[in-house]
Amino acid sequence: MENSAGPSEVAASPELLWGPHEPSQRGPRPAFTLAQVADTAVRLADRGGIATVSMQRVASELGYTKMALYRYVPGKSELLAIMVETAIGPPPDMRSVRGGWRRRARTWTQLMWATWDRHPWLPGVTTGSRAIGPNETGWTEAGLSAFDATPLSGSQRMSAVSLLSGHIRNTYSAAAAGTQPWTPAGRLDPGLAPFINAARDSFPAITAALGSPGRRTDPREFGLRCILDGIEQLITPAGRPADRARRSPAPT
Amino acid sequence: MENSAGPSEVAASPELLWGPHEPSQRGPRPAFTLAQVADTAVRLADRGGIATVSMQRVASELGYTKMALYRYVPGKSELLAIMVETAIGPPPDMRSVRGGWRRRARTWTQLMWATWDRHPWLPGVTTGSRAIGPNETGWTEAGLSAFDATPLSGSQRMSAVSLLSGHIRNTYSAAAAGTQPWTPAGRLDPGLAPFINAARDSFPAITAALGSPGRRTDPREFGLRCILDGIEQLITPAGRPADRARRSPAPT
DNA sequence: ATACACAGTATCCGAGGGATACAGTGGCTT
DNA sequence: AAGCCACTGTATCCCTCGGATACTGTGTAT
Repeated sequence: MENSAGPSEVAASPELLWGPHEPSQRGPRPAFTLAQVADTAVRLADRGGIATVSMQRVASELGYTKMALYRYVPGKSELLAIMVETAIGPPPDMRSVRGGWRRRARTWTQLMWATWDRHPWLPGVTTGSRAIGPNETGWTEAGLSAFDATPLSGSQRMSAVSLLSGHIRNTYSAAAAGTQPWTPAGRLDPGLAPFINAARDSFPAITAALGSPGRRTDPREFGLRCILDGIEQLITPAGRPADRARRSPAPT
Repeated sequence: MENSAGPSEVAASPELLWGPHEPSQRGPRPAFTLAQVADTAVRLADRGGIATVSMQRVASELGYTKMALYRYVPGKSELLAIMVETAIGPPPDMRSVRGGWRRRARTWTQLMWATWDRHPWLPGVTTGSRAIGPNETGWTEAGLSAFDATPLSGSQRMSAVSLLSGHIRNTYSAAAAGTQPWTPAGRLDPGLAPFINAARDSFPAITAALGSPGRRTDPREFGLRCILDGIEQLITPAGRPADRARRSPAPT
């Protein structure tokens, strides 16, 4: 009803995202701008899902014909790439975030959640090989900088940022649905419930987990907490302060 | 070049996945089976990417017309749903995996990685609201069962499984590309490199991380390790054995 | 023998992305 | 001032896609 990626992948060339677009001199003035195209497309996607974004629709929303768009954008892939850049927006300034690496990483994650929640079509479109723009790169930069004062190696920092941003992708509202047979609220998916219940004997662990009492755990927070705890193990090998030297047989 | 989800979402009805398909009695014999349709479609997707899977293509691969497929499958959404079920395959029997929760969870994750690696189109297709079949549910069941002997609550177990399977989705080869401006091998994306280098001053942390020496960290293993370590904090509050009581001010 | 449920097919439709050829526009050169 | 021509938006065409509908053939139950 609301998801899906366009039929062609977002394998756009990066020029459009990164290059300085000098306005051409000769010839008639363009009727609109690349930014307007992007904004329009993003608005459409936010409202009706990514599937409602077609060249036709975007163009007529702007009041022009489909083919006029191709003067601004080489193709659909590039349009999607620019939509992503636009939706993501400029990265936050992490220098204004006080506190240690943990607080900074957490803040960064929450800022990113807030952005992505506004554009539920993002995860479906940011899979697979594609061109990444300066905004998105800026977010990565900001994420990496959270680990600045940390003993982690460059490679580890990159992995940590990938891990966190992956968690964000996986737990924004719409994408989370459809990945597990239960809803984010921890109940069986309504459509699946009759079938799973009918085969209840084959799924004892699911049945038990759903029926178990206890406080609801927010999957987002649970995941973030686990990840941060895990990273902390690498920074201060055990517990809070370094009260243990180094686990001798590192668990696999 | 190889990614994308079909234009329509996978919002199929679960009947086809779960129901027992009794063969019809009257009438001519079907020329092939639902399983053959699924296999053919999966083969196509494995080879040329999900974009090459069309009713036309699948049908002609089987040697029949496009419309014949609609006798087996209500529509494209359902075809995709069945493809997922088929590609995922039956879940592993976790009873044969010895060891504690950690070893079991790790084994489950690795088995899932092996499966998903064979079908790089899976992540792009399993986003958003959709019907989940018995195989996929079985994998979830298997994952949950890894935490059987654990003090985790049902809600926590579900979150843990979501976290792990999310990590798998995010780190299978093809999906990982396109999510960060670097490759899984830890080098700048070739297409992006000139642009990022040109703006090197704006990305000090990225530049530093990429240029830093030190052993390569496998992002998959890094993430898995962090997640398992994080979960371990919940099971045995600090370090390996319970040599600490409970962190008093739990870090946020 | 006949009815009828079910198989595969032929044909048609609208929407999508995109190529190509064209006409209007307006600054730059002469 | 005249004209070139780069660049604008448009009109038209093509192919592929998912799907609806109406049809013909098939084989089992009555």
